Amino acid sequence: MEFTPIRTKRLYEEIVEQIKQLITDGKLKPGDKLLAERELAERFQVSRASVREAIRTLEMLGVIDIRPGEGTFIRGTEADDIIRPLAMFLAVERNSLLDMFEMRRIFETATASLAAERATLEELDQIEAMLENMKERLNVQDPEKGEEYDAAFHYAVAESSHNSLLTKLFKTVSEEFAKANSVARRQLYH
Amino acid sequence: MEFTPIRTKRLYEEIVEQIKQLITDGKLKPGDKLLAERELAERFQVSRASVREAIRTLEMLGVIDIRPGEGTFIRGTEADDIIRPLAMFLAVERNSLLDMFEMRRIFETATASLAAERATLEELDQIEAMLENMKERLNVQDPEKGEEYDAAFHYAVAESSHNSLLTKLFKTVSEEFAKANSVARRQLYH
DNA sequence: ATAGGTCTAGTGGTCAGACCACAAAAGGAC
DNA sequence: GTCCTTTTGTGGTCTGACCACTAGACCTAT
Repeated sequence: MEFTPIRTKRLYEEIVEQIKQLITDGKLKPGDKLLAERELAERFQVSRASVREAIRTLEMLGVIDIRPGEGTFIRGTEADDIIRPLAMFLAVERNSLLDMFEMRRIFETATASLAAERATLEELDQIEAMLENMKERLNVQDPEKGEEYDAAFHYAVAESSHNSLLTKLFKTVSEEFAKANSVARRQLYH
Repeated sequence: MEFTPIRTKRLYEEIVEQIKQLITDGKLKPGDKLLAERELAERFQVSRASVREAIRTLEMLGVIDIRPGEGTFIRGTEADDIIRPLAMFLAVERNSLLDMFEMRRIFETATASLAAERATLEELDQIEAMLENMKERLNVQDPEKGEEYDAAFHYAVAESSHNSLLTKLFKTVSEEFAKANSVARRQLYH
């Protein structure tokens, strides 16, 4: 026999669901102001605490922007840090450096390949300039700076892929890898 | 002159930070039970509401597992849905179908390439069997079922890449793409 | 007229204390 | 021992309150 585990939905989940729906339905557009917490509580017929937990969730998802004293607003896709949840995940679960390294290489290859097809002339010029820059600095012995330039170069390539989702993921994974890597290196010295 | 905008940290952020630290430091291991909400509130010298908002955040990140009546527990990397935040993000922001499509293809290629190197004999057998299965069903006219088998096949390949992080990301993107795609198709009919 | 101050309403952030439903452990009856 | 009841601990929710901050209206002295 097959039984499905029962999981009673918590109130805040229901609220998150409804608000998400309003956004996907286009009834709430980026920049719009969400109703005040007290107002929402009344509409949903729940306590303010529940509304706040829902809002916390939406904030984590990068869906809304909370400005104390003003209100909460629907956020557009623009914000670079919208994939923060993934970043946090990676920050906590840095068990497998190798996995992350692989991921980064995959993204690197993918973005480069797309960029090769789509980069504008300006972008190409810029990338070329950065490459020159790197070569010059290469002579100087400064591994820290070197990594910085390297990252900047790869980001520029990623941007040229003209796929914002891909770019964001790449950046996130790259940054977290860099962090995890430097931590690992430091532990190695001890 | 350069001024940096001031953003006072909210209490719950501080709490999230500290708990995350405990986990990365290994002082809290998967399966461990977190202190009760009331207990945490007392230790942190904050109200239970703040603790709860922090816990909501950690839950979103898939870092903890909440079992009402029992307690909250540190979750291991195992859980497949740990990247739920990303999934939710994709669910809300399904503007660019093309971007998602590209992402999926990239993952497909990447996982396949890794799988080619690392798949065990058993896995290869299994993949082959699934391929046979697909061919047979191909004659029957059932697009819905077809997609299912297709997805299963790709997942099997992804698993064989032996990179859990990559596999999870692939699955997440795939599923969300499928959803967004079917929605788009339905809208097309109207 | 205008720059600067003051006041007021609205909003998120936080708190304290309470009750409920559920799960696990402890205790008791047989 | 086994089974049932009770107790205890836990997350889920509610209420009502206060604070800090923002924006806008209003006011005032130059």
